[in-house]
Amino acid sequence: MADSRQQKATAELLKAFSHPTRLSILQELLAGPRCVTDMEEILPARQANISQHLAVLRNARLVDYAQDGVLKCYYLCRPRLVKELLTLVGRDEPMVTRTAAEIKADKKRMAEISESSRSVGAPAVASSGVKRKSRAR
Amino acid sequence: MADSRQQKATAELLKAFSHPTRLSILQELLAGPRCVTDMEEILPARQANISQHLAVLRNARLVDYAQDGVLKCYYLCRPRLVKELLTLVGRDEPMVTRTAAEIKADKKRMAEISESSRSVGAPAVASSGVKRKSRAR
DNA sequence: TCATAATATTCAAAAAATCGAATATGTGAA
DNA sequence: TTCACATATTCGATTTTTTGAATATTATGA
Repeated sequence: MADSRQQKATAELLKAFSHPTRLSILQELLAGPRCVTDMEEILPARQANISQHLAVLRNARLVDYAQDGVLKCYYLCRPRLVKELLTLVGRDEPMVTRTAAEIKADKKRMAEISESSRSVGAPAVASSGVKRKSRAR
Repeated sequence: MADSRQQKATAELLKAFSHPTRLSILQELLAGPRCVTDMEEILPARQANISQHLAVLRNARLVDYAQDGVLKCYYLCRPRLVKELLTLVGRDEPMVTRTAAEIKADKKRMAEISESSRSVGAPAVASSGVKRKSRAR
């Protein structure tokens, strides 16, 4: 299924993360609640702009706030998500390189597996090496 | 130091993820190498567009390809990153709500901690409740 | 060499994101 | 009330992203 609705929703969530200023805000909130003034002291952005980014984060349901007098104390709605996401993209995985030969062997292996376990799991491989119009090499 | 260079790089990486079509491509590649024709069969997008999105993913160093005859077999450069990121955003965390009272208590607690452990860790909290210009309530 | 299939690139238009400036809203203090 | 501060919203300009159409490129088999 891998719903396209789901992909759209996920893309929107990730888009909320995809801006340096918003990342900084999230990082900051990871340390605890902050009001907008706190953020203005730290971020190289004007008040209006920070407010705009906070609106984006609110729409994505990544942050919410509690009113405290004149201040609005922002906090993370889903701290774990934010923490783990930032951790994940922070550490970088060594990159993999694969040769054509490796891939061919891999595909063959996959094909054999899906052949032996007909219509059981591994649907993602079903279209591979099967429906090739012309040559599949 | 929470470098702003770092934030920019991270934002760019996440931006590569932030499109439904690209998410679908990554999801597909998670199951194994695929050539562009494979993807055309699955995705609701034209060849040129898929190629364009693949270019974005290549620039982000999320995918690379190995030439196999006429075909280009795309694969994930950093499969773990992709897998974990997609898993993470897939499962959704129950959302947290905090009251102003809670936050106030929290801030006070944080302030006390940073006070007792002067200049030891917890730098993220240093600016909180300290440098408020006027009223901090 | 030529034809063809697979894929990439270029270009222009449309849509979306970003930002600063100005202005509005809301809250507590006087 | 009125004022001042904290924050949000609106608007218009600029930049970036996205897309289809057309075209280019490359590898292979004939």
